[in-house]
This record gives sequence, C-alpha cells and structure tokens, in this order.
Amino acid sequence: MQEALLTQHPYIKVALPVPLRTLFDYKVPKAIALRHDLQPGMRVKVPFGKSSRLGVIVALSDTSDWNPDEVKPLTSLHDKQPVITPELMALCEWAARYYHHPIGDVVFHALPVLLRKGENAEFRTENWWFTTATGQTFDVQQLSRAPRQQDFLKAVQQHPNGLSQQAASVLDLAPAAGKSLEEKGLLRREPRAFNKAGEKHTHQTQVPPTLNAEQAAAIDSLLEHRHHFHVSLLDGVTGSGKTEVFLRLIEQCIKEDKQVLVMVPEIGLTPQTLKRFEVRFNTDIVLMHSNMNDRERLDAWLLAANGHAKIIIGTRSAVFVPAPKLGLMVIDEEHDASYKQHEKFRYHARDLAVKRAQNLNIPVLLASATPSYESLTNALQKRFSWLKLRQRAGDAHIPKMERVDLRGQTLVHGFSETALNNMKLTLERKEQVLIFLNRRGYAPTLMCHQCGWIATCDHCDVNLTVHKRANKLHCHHCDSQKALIHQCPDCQSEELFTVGEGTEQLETQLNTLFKDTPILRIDRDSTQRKSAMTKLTQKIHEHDQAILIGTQMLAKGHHFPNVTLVVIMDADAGLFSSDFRGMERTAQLITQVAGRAGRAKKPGHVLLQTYHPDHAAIECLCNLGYEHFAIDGLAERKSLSLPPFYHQVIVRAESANEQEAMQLLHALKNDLTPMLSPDVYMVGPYAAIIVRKAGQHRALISIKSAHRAPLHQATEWMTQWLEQATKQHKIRFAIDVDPLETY
DNA sequence: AGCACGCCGACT
DNA sequence: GTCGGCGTGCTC
Repeated sequence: MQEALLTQHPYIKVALPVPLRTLFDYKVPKAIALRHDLQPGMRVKVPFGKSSRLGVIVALSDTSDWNPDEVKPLTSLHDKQPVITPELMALCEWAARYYHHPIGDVVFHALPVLLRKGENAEFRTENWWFTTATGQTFDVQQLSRAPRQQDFLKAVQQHPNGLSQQAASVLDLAPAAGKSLEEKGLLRREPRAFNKAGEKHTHQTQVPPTLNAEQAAAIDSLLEHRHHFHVSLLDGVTGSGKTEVFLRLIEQCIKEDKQVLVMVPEIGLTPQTLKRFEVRFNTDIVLMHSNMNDRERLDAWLLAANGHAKIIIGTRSAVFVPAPKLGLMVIDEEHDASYKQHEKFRYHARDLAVKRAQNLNIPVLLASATPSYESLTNALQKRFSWLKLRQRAGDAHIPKMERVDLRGQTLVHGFSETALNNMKLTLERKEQVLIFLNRRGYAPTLMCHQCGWIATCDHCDVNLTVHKRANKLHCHHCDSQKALIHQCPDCQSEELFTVGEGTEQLETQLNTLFKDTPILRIDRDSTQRKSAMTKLTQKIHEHDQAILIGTQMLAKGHHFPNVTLVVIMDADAGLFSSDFRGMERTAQLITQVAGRAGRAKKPGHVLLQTYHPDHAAIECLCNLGYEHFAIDGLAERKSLSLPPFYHQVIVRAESANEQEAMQLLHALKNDLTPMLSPDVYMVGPYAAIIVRKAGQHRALISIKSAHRAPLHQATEWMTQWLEQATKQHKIRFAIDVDPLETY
C-alpha cells in the first residue's frame, strides 16, 4: 500500500473505443489511488461526453496536456490484473502507429468481445452439488412422493466428489429439485471456477513418423534458432511433411514448458488438423476461431492468459492472445489472404506476429506450399531462413500438371473431351475426381433474350449471381438478395437465360452426365451450416468413386486421399486480372488445388483447361513449378516498382453522393503534393473498380515508396488532413497500409 | 462510434 | 399543439 501511494500518478491516459486517433486523460481520485494499484492494461469506467464508457489504461502520467479543470475523474477500476499485458500494449501501440488506426479501436480489437463489454476477466463459476452428512446416508425411499428429488439425491450420492450443474442437466435432473433438497439439509451447493484445464487427456500419443533428409535438416535449423528472435520460412510442397516438421518443433517447446501459438487461416482449421495435434500432444490445447461463441472464446483466452493452455490454435485475431510463456509462433498457410483484416482495423496477422516475436525475442515459423511474394523476398534477402521441402513424404509423387488446349474444341458443359475421358477412366478405377471452379452459385449473370437487360444489384455496380436452388438472385459483394424472377422487368419478356457457369450449375450437369456417381459440392453455400463440412468429408471418405466440385475452399488444407485427378475448369480466370496480385493468387490457388491430387500411393494427375496454353506464366507454372513462377513474378514486380519492393498505402473514400468522395481526394492531392518527399509516388485519385458498393460511391488514392519512413510521414499527414476535412461532411475514409486489395 | 441538441413535417 | 425525422458537433 505504501509503495502504491509513492508510485501513484495523478493522471491516466485512457484508450476508448471511438474512432478518434487520441488518448483521453482522466484524474485518479485519491480514494481509488489509495485502495487500488492502477496499472496500464486495466479497464476503467470513465465519464465520456454525457455518458459513461469502458476504457483501457494505456499509461500512468504525472501530467496532462489538457486544461486541468476540464479533466474529469475516472469512475471506477474494472480489473485487478491488466487484461492487456505490457507486452501486448506495446504491440497495440506499435500497430496503431503502423496502420494509422485509432489506438482505442486497436486496444479493444485485441480483447475478446465479452471483455470489451465489461465482463469480468474470470472463469465463469458453476455450481457443484454435494451431499451433506445426513444426505449421504439418507434413504431415498423416503422421498417416494417427490420422484424428481429422489432422482437428484440418488445421483449426487453416487458422486462423492460432487456433481456439476452441467452434469446434472445432462442427466436430466431438475434444478428445482436440487434446491428443495438443499432446503431440507440433504444437499449443499458450492460454486467452482469453470476451468477445462482440469480435464484429463485420454488421447494416446502417436508414434511420430521417421523424417527424410530435408525434414531433418529443417528441424535442425529450427531447433538451433528456438531461443531467440528468428523467422523461418518452411516452404514445402503439398504432402512434403511440413506439419510433421512443425509438430516436432512444437514438441520441443512444450518440453521446455513454453506456450505455442499456432495460427491458421479463417476456414483452414479442419477437424483433421486439430486431430493431428490432439493425437500428438498430451497437453492442453485451446481453439480460438469464429465458430465459437463469445463465452467459449473468453474461456480459451483465460486459459491462454493463465498459462494453462500450452498450445493455442487460432485465426487472425489470435495474434493478440495473452500467453505469459509464449515461446514460438507458427503461421500455417502464411500466404493466405485471410490473415489480413479487410475492414476497420486493417492489420496483417502474419506481420504482427513477426513484430510480436521480435519484441519477445522468440522464433516464428511461416509455413506454406506457396509462400507469399513478401515472404519469398525476405527469404531471398536472407532476413528469413528458407527451409525447402521439395520431396513428397513416403512413396507419393508430385502430380503431373498438363495443359488442355480449349481453342476450337467442342465443350460439353465446359469440359473438353480430354477432361471427360480422364474423368471416366479415373472413376472406373474407383478413384475420385476433383473439379475446381472458382465461381459459386448457378450462373454469374441473368440476361433477357429480347432486350438485353441484365440483373444488377441495387446497391453495387455488379451483376447479380443466380442461385437456382435457393431461388434467389444474390449479390456477392454486399450480400443482398432478391427473389429469382422469370420475367424481364423492362420488356416483360419471359425469355430470361443465364450466362456463364457456377459450381451449382456444374453440379446439376454432372449429375446427368455421371448418373451413378456421387457428386459433392464444396463451397460457401453448401458448407454454411455448422457441421456441413464434416458431413461432406465423411461422405467423401465413405465412397470410393466420387466427383467433388468446389471453389477456393478446396485449396485450404483438406485431405482427400482417394482423389487422383484434378480438373481446373478455367485456368485463365485469374490470369488477366487488373490487380497486380492476380497472378500470384492464381498460381497459389492452382498449385494448392493441384496438391490435392494423389497424396496417397496412387499417382496424381492435374488437367488445366486453358485458351492460352502457350502463355509464359501458365507454361512456367506447369513445367517449372511455383518457386520458378514466383521468382519470375518477383522480377516483374521489381521492374514495375511494385510491392514487395515498394511499400504501398491506399486511402479509400466513400460517400453516398456520386461526386463527393472523388472531390475530397482531389483536394487532398492538391494539398499533399507540395508536401511530398521526392521518393514518394502518388497515383490517383481514381474511381474504385466497383465504383458503387453497398450504396456507397468509392474513390481511392495510392501512394508508394521504396522506403517506409517517408511513406509513413505522408500517411500521417493525410490522416490528419482527412480527419479535419471529413468533420463537416459525411464522407468516410479508410487508410490501408500494405493493402492486399488494390481496388 | 454514440449521444446530444436542434430545427422542420404528419399525427393523437 | 407535440412526436420524431436525422443533420452536425463534441467527447479528456
């Protein structure tokens, strides 16, 4: 107490969940200062405007820049321990500066939803039932007139170590009966912290497979660097045993009593992946992903924060999980775009993980069969170690990639004769075929035969996708839906027809083409319900011969051992994209999907249908593989001064009015140009490719530079300018540092 | 982002 | 007469 008095500061700086790029000062009332030990990272209730808010203390301070009379006192302290540890506070402050995002929003983003809403950072308590001395020997026959109480008492008598409320409800025991027994003095209740860490691990530890030379070399390197900050890029073709390599590293870290954070893409965590961890480790594993409810997420967070959870497997937002003994971070499928948040606080979880590891002086492992150009550049420039796995583990072979020239061919529902013949042969061998078409729905367009009318979204400048089964027209950009119509709203003609093909249509057509073969579709529409994906994979494993149709969801880590043929319907789709990352993404997608073929002992075969079989990029990818393709791509990026050689920041503006967003950015450009350092280049303002999205007109400006410092200066300047300029108008702006989408 | 104040239209 | 529409202004 004495010490607290001496070190107590009269002011605190508080982060509040408001879109303002500033902290707010509050006085610490003497009464609170005397009784509590205020620390950065603790939540406080503070008066704000005419209401009161929950905030997080970022710093204690002896002074305030604000007029002392206007500084209000804080209302109450919410925590006994910081919910944002000093280490995470440093990460949040760094991220707020780097991404030019309001600190309050960043800090609140780092907390589980329930803590943002003021929930206590404690395990929920659960009532446990015990018999009293009399209750233990009480003859239940005496309760024959109260059968519910009889059942209840009998059950608790059989559990001398107590029966949890949850277990009681599973046994269908009425809580009211328990209460009555408590009043009779036969039972007593005791609250206990709900804490999964007490569970026993009944899993058997699996005998790990033997490693090949490449894997062994990778492990050696990783073990050597496991006690300090070091980034390794584990670049291994599908089936090369990447997972086995990082499981060994994790094993070593667990032995050294460290915690490990494993990050996975948004829909990349398959039950298969989790199972691999569970059978391997006799330790506490927690999950943090979007399918969990708020309470489950908080429980996982608490188990990580108190050090009980040794392995934390989570998606993007898990970079912010507190883990006092964190000793390693693994980012699986590091190239995956879902690590970057595409709205509000636009952070990249992979980049933040690297920063966090640097702060903590611990290693990071980035793993992928198709590394991002950013990570490859870091590996080429020796900032990361580059661990290559080029052989498939066991007897499996790298699948053969073959181009199918579509020029002048007669196609049957989009399939070439070659593709159909190969499909038939594969199915006859009782093997499975995987068809990749990155377009969900029935068809991408609905058109009128008489007048040419096209179904478009009311809120965006895009065509609506036809979903026949749901009988809907669906906008894939703003998610709005309307009923599928059968008459043209312009000319009343009933001759409406669909243009193009999506997975739903392909499914229908394949059902007529291959009548006796099970056809399974895997896309966002068919896997929306919680257990749908599990059911689908079960079905796939049940049948020997089957055709799987899917979108990019197929590229995410699922293991289909009996697939030996992969058909890429439209390899050209991503090839001529206006986005400079189109090529990279297409190559990653094709390589990932191709990797689904022939993982077991059966050889795999991949057919790429294309109208440009001689296109240098397609040829390179087929014959030389992803690494060559990427290195060529990087040379091109370098010659065009594009990322990752140049760093980029995009400013987006949105207004309901058609002109305002564009005018605002023109004004910004005029004022910014004279301020700009000569090594910063500005492009724009220009209209976004989809000019109108969800009813908002969008414009953007891009700046880039080979150096971070001047780019950040310019961004800082723009942010301040925009904050001033948008005060009066209802124009929204967003800053995107290191954008992945440049439109 | 909230939440106020503030000044104009259709209702018991 | 007022209930309520959302424009704009501020938050230590």
